[in-house]
Amino acid sequence: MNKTQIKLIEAAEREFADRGFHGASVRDITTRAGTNVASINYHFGSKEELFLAMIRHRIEPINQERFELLEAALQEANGTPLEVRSLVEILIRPLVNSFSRGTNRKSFMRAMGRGMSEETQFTSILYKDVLGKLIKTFRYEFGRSMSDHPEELVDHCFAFLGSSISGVMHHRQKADNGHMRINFPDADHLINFVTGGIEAVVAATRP
Amino acid sequence: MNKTQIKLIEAAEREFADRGFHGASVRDITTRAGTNVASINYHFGSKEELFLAMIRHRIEPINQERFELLEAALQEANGTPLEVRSLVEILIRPLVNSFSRGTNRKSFMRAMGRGMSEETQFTSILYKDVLGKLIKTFRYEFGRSMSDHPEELVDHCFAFLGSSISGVMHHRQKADNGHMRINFPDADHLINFVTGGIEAVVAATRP
DNA sequence: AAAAAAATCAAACGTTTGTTTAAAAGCGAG
DNA sequence: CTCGCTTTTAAACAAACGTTTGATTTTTTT
Repeated sequence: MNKTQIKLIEAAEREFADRGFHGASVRDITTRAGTNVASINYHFGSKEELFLAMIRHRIEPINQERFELLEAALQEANGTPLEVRSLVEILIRPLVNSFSRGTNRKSFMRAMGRGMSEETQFTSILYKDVLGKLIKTFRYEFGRSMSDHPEELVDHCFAFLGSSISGVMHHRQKADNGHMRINFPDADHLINFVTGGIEAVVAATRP
Repeated sequence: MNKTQIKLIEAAEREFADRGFHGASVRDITTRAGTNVASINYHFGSKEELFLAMIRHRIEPINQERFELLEAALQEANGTPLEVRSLVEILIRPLVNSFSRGTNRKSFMRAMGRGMSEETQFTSILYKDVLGKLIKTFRYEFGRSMSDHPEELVDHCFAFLGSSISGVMHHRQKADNGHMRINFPDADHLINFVTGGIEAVVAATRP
């Protein structure tokens, strides 16, 4: 990955974060990157592939860390299912930690959050290509952790986890609407929220 | 509001839900509505104002119900702060209940969820114009309910509630990505999740 | 029934979109 | 220095965008 490609990806993060996928034009991106208009198509093939490359570039190290942590936890558990809290923690902590590493990681988060809820076309590509294995694996472990509950309830809880994560990714950096002033939350708060929420849902179904 | 305007709003719900604000063109919308291309500008002024009109048309009855429920609950509480669960319930139940009323309410939900995370320009208009009073009021009551906790923690919890709601609004109707199969959750599950989550966050801060 | 107002229509408006082209410039290796 | 390859560049591309126009039809008012 050469210098121009890096510049394009970093500019793309900012522009996609600020304007969304459709809202950011290739000219916006190349102007910010200081490159020619044609550079996106030359180096990545299309605007869409630039977006995907950007996502992969940032998310793959995070996902690798997640898989490593899961592996280690499963090893230690020695065959018994993990706690829900452990799974939640493994999914959230590497993500939130990456906020504080690097300058515009928050832009990337927002760009990914927006892009994934905005575009239907490559959302499915992304699921298959980048997130599919992660989702499948953790959904499976969730099923083991909640094995005495109906699959539908597991799905709901897993979905709640998903929206909480994507909710964090959507948040703006600055308090810009005058009503909600939000900083990126501590990983601990988010983990407590999701875990406590799931436990409450589970507790309510068996009276 | 005449017949053409209704047709346009309903078509807009579907198109904005499927393609997002920028992704759906005025020609997509008017074709689906069976009207002329110029009808959007004639009746609403612009594509953007059509979007806002669509949001208002659906969200205002919901918000009115929320305010009425809050009023009633405050009356009954007689000056004492409400439980967090009550506030969560008042915000969530009218929204989720509206899913089952009318044919394409789910499209509206998704359209609003997408539009609000996609567009920055009228997101702020929407906050000021449609959601501002609601957010302000419930944030204030949240503060009363959690009065022995720092404001920052209240903000975080309020934000968690917000992302959970907007997470529900983002969900697709069909299981379309092969990994996550999500139906719109019961109001009860969502309420339990958010309330339990907030309680867990609060509990963790005082050991 | 005539006049006034409102709504619809096909057509065209000027921009902006993502992408392509073909020539120019940069560059490492022999 | 030159060759072969990669990269950058300015220009142009067709297509799609939101919007406007002016004539025509429909509806309402008098």
